[in-house]
Amino acid sequence: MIIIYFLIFAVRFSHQREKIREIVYNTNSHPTADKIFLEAKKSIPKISLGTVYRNLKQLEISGEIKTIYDDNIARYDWNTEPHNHLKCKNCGDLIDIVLKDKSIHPKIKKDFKFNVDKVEMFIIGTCKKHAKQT
Amino acid sequence: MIIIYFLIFAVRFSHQREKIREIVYNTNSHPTADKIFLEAKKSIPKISLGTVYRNLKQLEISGEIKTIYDDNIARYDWNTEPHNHLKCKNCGDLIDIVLKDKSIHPKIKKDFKFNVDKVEMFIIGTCKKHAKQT
DNA sequence: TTTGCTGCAAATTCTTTGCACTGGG
DNA sequence: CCCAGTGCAAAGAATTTGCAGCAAA
Repeated sequence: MIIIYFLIFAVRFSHQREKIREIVYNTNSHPTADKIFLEAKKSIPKISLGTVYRNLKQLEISGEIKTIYDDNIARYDWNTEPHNHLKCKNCGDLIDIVLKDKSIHPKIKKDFKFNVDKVEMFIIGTCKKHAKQT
Repeated sequence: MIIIYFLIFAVRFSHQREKIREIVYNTNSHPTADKIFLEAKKSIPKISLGTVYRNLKQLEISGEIKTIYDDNIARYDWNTEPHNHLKCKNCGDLIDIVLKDKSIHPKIKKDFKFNVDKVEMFIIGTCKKHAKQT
């Protein structure tokens, strides 16, 4: 079974994929595909955007990274653990937070007969750098 | 002042906009621009997609509707009150829910020095129609 | 008459894909 | 040698925009 698995889904080493993984794993700002592309270009000048997208998709399928959607654009996150994001409406920064409170799950199951897998949360407001000084 | 306001932001009546507002206000399924376009076409055959997008944007700015982003596509919601959505991963349906619990706000303010305006939540799981029967 | 709104099509933006070639195993 | 992965460019999908004509007020 394992042999068949590798025969069908053989994944080869590639410098491009390594670089892309490295970029995502060394960035906390949840970069977009374009940001990753521009960064990768610095060391692999001929890399193409198509390659970036293909590898990001593959890394997501293999569970190494996670895609999050900020309004209409995909951003990539090395943190695949369940967590949520604070979004500052002034600077656009996404800040990771972990909310351990799962008290909502049974409530929703009870009220809506809905089985909760995960909660994706964007908490919008102003971060400490951009809070209005009154 | 009020006169100047109207001079600058004069908004005229338009059959197209009325129809679009009517469609959004009579649908609970959070339709996409394309769905609204197809629906509007039934009574205004010459309406264009550009008009639909322009009017949806205008209705959002005037606070009459709200845009929600479901992964990569915009959906439009007549319900502009703070509320959240359950998304069934099987059928893709979005179900409105209102969570009154604001206990998270002071916690985030304290822990992250982040002022919370609103919490946008997608709760992903399976709705009662699509729950696996074990 | 004035100018906001429309239809249409072209343009943009983000993402995916077809294809011939390259390179890892 | 085989075929996964690549660069490139073209195609797609969703959304925006320029423009000339239409139509509210």
